[in-house]
Amino acid sequence: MSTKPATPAPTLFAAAADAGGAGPFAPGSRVGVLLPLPLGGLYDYRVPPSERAGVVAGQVVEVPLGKRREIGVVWGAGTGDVPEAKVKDLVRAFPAPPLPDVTRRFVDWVAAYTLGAPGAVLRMAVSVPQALEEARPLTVYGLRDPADPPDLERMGLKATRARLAVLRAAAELPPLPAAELAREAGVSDGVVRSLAEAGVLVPSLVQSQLMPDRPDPEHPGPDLSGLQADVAEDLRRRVRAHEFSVALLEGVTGSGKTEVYFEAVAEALRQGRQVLVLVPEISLTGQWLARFRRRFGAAPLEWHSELTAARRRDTWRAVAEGRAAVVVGARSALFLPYPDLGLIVVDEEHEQAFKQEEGVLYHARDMAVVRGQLGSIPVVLASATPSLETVLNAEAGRYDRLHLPVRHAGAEMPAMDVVDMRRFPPEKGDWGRSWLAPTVVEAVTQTLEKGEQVLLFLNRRGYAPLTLCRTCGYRIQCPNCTAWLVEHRLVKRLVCHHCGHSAPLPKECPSCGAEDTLAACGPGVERLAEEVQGRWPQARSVVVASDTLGGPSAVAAMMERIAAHEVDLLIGTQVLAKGHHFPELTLVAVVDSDLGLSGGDLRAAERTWQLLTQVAGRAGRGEKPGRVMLQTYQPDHPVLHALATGDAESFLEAETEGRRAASMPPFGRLAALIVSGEDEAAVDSTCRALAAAAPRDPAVEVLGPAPAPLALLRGRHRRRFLVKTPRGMRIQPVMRGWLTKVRVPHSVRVQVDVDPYSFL
DNA sequence: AGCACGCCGACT
DNA sequence: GTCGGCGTGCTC
Repeated sequence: MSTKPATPAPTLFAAAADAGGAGPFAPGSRVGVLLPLPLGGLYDYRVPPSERAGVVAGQVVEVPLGKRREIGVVWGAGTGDVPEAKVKDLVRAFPAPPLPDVTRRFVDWVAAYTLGAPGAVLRMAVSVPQALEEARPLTVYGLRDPADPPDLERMGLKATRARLAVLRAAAELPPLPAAELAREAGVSDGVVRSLAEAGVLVPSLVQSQLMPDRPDPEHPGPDLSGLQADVAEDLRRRVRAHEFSVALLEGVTGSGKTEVYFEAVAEALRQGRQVLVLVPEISLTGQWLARFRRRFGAAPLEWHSELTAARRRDTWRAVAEGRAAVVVGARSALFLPYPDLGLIVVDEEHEQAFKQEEGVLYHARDMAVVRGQLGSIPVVLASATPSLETVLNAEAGRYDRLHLPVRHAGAEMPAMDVVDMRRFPPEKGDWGRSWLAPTVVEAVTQTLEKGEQVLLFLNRRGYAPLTLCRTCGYRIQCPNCTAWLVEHRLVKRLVCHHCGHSAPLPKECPSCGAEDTLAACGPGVERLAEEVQGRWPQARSVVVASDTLGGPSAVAAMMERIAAHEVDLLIGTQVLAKGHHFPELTLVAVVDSDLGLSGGDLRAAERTWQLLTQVAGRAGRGEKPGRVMLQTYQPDHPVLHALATGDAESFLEAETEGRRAASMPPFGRLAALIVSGEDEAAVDSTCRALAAAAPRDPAVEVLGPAPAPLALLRGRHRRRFLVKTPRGMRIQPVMRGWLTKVRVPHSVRVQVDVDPYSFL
């Protein structure tokens, strides 16, 4: 998309503003409340006499809805077109800060752009109802007089070491909850409680709130090179300007992008404003957090789906009350109610993980730019391999391009070899089929002999992606999806990577019943591990894939083991591709460079290029030079050519031309219509109705209906239309107009995906 | 998103 | 004769 926020369709916000400003709305008056439900409009409620001071726009309120009570947000004055008899009193206003104006405008904007229900977007902003209540008071323990520590013996207590440690801690620290005081003193909290019971420690009640350590912009950070310092100064100026701007911060792996944008963060902190750093996957931020702590002497607040309920509540509240200075988070962190956001950084802006593919379909990078414009703040997009969309926005002058060309600390870019698998086919060994070309085997052996680390990269989990019967040719398929089941030999099961369906590995063919005729086809990381153990039994090897590790902490622990060289040979999927720094890793072999190039995906080539560039960047980041070997059956493919020659420019130019010629984004606009349901006949008849009502405008191209690439997903049959409009045309009214013409039965869901990324 | 209303099959 | 399945529609 062009992320210049064109004015979206009229929004609820505009309607509410027309209806009479932001309040306060006195008792007796009607307000329009947006509920975090897919309802489609504002509901009117009366302000009850109990809200003596009235309510203001943005106020979070509790309202009756049918038999239930719901939370909602006052969006503005009531619309007035509901009969008085229907209008109920709202129950109460929550004692939480009202949602900032800019957050409400943002919710409306995103809803209008994505064609999602405003309520569904609002739900992302008020996702933590518990945060709305007054925080319950917390009992903390301290000394009566810190300057005069009590004498335990005189109070009839034995002066044990543990008790003295608690007294010492209590004398030095402000009053703390029992568990925390115990932790500080290095004792169990029973000691603290017994001292409290004896009256040595006195309890007091305080308002519990997360008081995050404030990151310190003046904390001594790493020295920046001349060029890095120049770019950092440019970013600082943007922060000081208090204006909307977008900077593309571009630099190869190891060029110090993070340290440079940290200076922009520091500047926002000096101004006392809040900062949001969006990252594609929070589980990969271990090393990032360590670097942040090194630069600022404190940790940022994290926001992602795996937070505990208590942590979520405290974080939401800390953001809403302006106590959170820096938030690092996944997509949904964009919708937190920052009262004074001064900078947004989108790290690894090219990552596809920023596109939300469920519920409200939005691209967090694009919406970050919109949020920046609505809030008049600078946005920094950082990447070594920026997306084509972003590069073109920069070339068109909408974004400013800042380059960090040099790898710092003298490390060199790795040498790239393309290995033509047609000319150098793998040789069979005792352990079965081989997936590595002889030249690669040799390079791995040499690297291991030098005592350096090797990464075999294969972006495919499990043992084998396909199991087929040698007798009848049957391919074992998922019952719920149009996809093969993937063998996972470690757990002895067949697993669907789309819906999670899993079944024990059968002994006989499910189709013809023949025994012992099932054959595993193709390699996954587990199968590659077999070959590694056969060829290099002495090497310490490990498989690193999202399903072989546990949660984020297990990922971090593994990354540390690797960095400490407790492992010689890594076999990994893309969890290993990103952001980690392994100084001893000097050889990266990409087992199947062609994976990801097939399939008619608009961005397949670009994505493969980005991923392989990213993986290649793992090699030789320390003192020692690195080497990258790319196994491929298509050595002449533009992606491989670009990687081998290092000529990214001409590859991206060719990609750009391809898109321009086909009027594909960003030269045209795309929206997908996904029609899905369990009843295939109902899905198909809805598609026929949609096809009959398709827009007739000659400028609008409508493709479909076609079976979606995963024609069956989680038991739902799926069809897809693709709509293409010229660049200057707004695609939302086209889609909206189309949908209103067709009645969709209850069993069928029609979803609009504006700017689709995944073509699955 | 809930929750009720309502209209057809198998159970006490 | 009731219990209960989930299709349809409403909630200020």
